[in-house]
Amino acid sequence: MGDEPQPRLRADARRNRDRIVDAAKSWFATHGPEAPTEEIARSAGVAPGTLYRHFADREALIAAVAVNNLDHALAEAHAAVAEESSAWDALVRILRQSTELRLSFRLLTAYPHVHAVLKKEREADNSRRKMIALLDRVVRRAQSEGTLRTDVGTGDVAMMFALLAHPLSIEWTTTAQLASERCMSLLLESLRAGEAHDTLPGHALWPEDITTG
Amino acid sequence: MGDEPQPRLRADARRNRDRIVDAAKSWFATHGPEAPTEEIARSAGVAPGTLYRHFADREALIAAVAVNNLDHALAEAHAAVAEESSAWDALVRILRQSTELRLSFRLLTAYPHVHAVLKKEREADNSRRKMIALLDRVVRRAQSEGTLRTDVGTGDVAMMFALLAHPLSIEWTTTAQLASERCMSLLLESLRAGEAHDTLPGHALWPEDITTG
Amino acid sequence: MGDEPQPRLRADARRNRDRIVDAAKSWFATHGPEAPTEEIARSAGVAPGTLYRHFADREALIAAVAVNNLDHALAEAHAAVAEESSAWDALVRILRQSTELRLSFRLLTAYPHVHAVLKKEREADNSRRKMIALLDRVVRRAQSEGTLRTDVGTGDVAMMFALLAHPLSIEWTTTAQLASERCMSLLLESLRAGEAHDTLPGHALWPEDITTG
Amino acid sequence: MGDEPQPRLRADARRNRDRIVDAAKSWFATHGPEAPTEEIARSAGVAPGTLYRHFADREALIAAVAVNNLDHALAEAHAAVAEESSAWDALVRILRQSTELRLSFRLLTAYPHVHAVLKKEREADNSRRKMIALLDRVVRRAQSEGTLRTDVGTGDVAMMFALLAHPLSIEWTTTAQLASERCMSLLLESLRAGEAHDTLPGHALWPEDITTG
DNA sequence: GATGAATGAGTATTCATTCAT
DNA sequence: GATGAATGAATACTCATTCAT
Repeated sequence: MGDEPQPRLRADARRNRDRIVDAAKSWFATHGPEAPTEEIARSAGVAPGTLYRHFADREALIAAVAVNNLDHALAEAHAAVAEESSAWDALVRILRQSTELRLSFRLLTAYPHVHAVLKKEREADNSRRKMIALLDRVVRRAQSEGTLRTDVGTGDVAMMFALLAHPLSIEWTTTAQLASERCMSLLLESLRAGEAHDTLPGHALWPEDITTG
Repeated sequence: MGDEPQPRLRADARRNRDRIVDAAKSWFATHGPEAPTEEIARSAGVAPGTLYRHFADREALIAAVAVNNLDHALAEAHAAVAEESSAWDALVRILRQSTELRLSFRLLTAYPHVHAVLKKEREADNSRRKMIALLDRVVRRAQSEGTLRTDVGTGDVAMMFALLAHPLSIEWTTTAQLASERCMSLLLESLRAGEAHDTLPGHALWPEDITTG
Repeated sequence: MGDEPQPRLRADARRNRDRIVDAAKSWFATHGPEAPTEEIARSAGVAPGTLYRHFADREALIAAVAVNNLDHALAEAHAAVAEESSAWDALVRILRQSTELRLSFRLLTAYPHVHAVLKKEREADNSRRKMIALLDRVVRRAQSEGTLRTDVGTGDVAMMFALLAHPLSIEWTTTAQLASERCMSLLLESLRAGEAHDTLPGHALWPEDITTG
Repeated sequence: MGDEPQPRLRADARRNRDRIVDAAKSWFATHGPEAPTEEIARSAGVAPGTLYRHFADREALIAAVAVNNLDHALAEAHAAVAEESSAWDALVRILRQSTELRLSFRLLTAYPHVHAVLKKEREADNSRRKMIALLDRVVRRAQSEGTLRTDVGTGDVAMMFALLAHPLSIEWTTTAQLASERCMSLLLESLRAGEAHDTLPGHALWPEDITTG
């Protein structure tokens, strides 16, 4: 969905390109946007030159990963809209599930420069606009439904979403997982029209839950 | 307040150390934890050698900055508790005002390693424990007051706090500022015991508010 | 005229080979002998692999260009001899007009290695010998005519020629053009038979003095 | 003479800088301006980082070498003027002896870009202007003396000089040496005032004709 | 203690050349 | 034969850290 470069690539080249993007995605996710290109190439099983045949420089690679993420997220979001019975449920699912989108946000955040890059590449900019447009539709529909408070806008929702796009400071344990879900629930609750508190998942977290030693 | 290295330093050395920590703090805040040591030294008005006389390596410097931040945050938090009339207000003030504390979180997040470092240095670990203990007291008191929902714990509060410790992805404009404040308000609201929505600051943000082009 | 590789080439292969040599010639002329092979291939409208099917490596390509130049220069020189009424006029025309020959010299100068390469390929060496022989005839004839000073030899003439084979350091403006022509005139004048010549150091240089093998 | 960077350097740093320039000079002379910086550093007996501490990039190094050459040439030229009894003899000596100056010309020729670089650095530009001014004085004085033909200008002399700034295409044997000297003699002879000169094309070239700014 | 020059390992990127399609 | 993707060695440049002055 908007992921291919203009001229068709030979099948093997296409496969390499995809493997590079995948490798980059996971290195960026775990080591940040400065992850060594050589490692990325090695993970993709190609020589460094091959990486550079496909992407002019690090920035181009980052943009490609961001676009790829955005496209996947967009697909997920479309599915959510199609399959969920209410706009609110779609919104919840979009926010809860889009791991890919979160990485996009992280990259954009870390490389403010990339923002500009994305806008220049028509394809990338398209994906971005589509994502925003879709979110906007869902938000407005949820407000019509009366499930989303009406004093927030799509921008507010996107912003809150961006908050969750960061890795949490504690290691990736079951507790961290739980913490993350509880945060998400609290955030969603604050967006909900009406009063009553939902039940939060798991149990309240106290100091002893977040301190290892 | 727990900031000094064991042996007393000559006055000028002490001053250098402080200037380095200050310089590092602002470079880390603006350029992230990979900011070049040479630039930090230059900003502090010292030669690189001097920086390394005081701090064995980048990690030591990060730890020092984190401790320093924590100490300042602790002081602010104490003031909040002393001066605000309710635990809730104290909590709000702590969460809203502690820029220093947010930076600490960011550093810890980016350098998970530092976590361990901090725990090893008795002094640093002390500050950390004190901060957690204070927050814990405020949280429990706010729950007794009936102002904080009782299905969340200190760990949840800290976690939400951590979310706000990241820079937002859009540039530092008035809108970004507003977005940030609205997020904070929503977060606080989700922690609040009881129903009614507060009025959010400013106006709802829509796509056109967060898109430049 | 001595330009074809031993076995006959298919017509399209032949055309490719020629286009590559032409492209290389102009890249070498404008960007020097280190011009990227990929660019040369692109200019020739072929893929890099095709370039390498015709020429084993950069050196082979340079040799081919040098030979090609030499052949063209030889043709020009023959025409000059045939059409000019005196040996002196022929010499002047040869020196003034042979842009191709100048490039040959430049390449040989930059890649002393190529010298050896040229001598090994019978065909290339033939062209070289023919060029020298022709020049030698013209020089001796001009001296018989009494138009060329007799204390210089073919080697001296070739050497002065080599001097003009380099691009001038100032940009390619009208002035540069003029400067270049004035130099040429001065050089020719110094070769002219006439009164009151200084004694030149050493002895006249003849072909055997500048040819190793 | 205009060779030192603004602030005084520590003695050892100064020595390193000089050794780097010397090493670069000889690598550039023998391998052209693309000679690997690492080799240059090794020849100078320093690590690559040291080279880059002194010179921001290859271009800066080239500029430094060019300036250094120019300064040496300037000194030689001053000596020639002071010690020779006629302007003509001074001119001959300047042209014959300035090996350093020839290298400068070669670098400028190969890196047209460097021209611009040189003009930006005040010090470099000064040296260049001084050299031209000195040559101009000698030329005009030689013409007053009646030893230099009056239909040539300083620009023409500089241009002819530039011709000799290139390495000759044959290896560095005794014959090559001789060839080179004979060329020089012929060139000088063509500049000599005397009878029966041909008319040169255009007009004499003076400094203002070959200087852009 | 402070200085700032030197070090050298680390990394991005280029490009001649090879090889699978 | 042609193609153009892949290779990987070569090389410039950076920056954390060490050390002579």
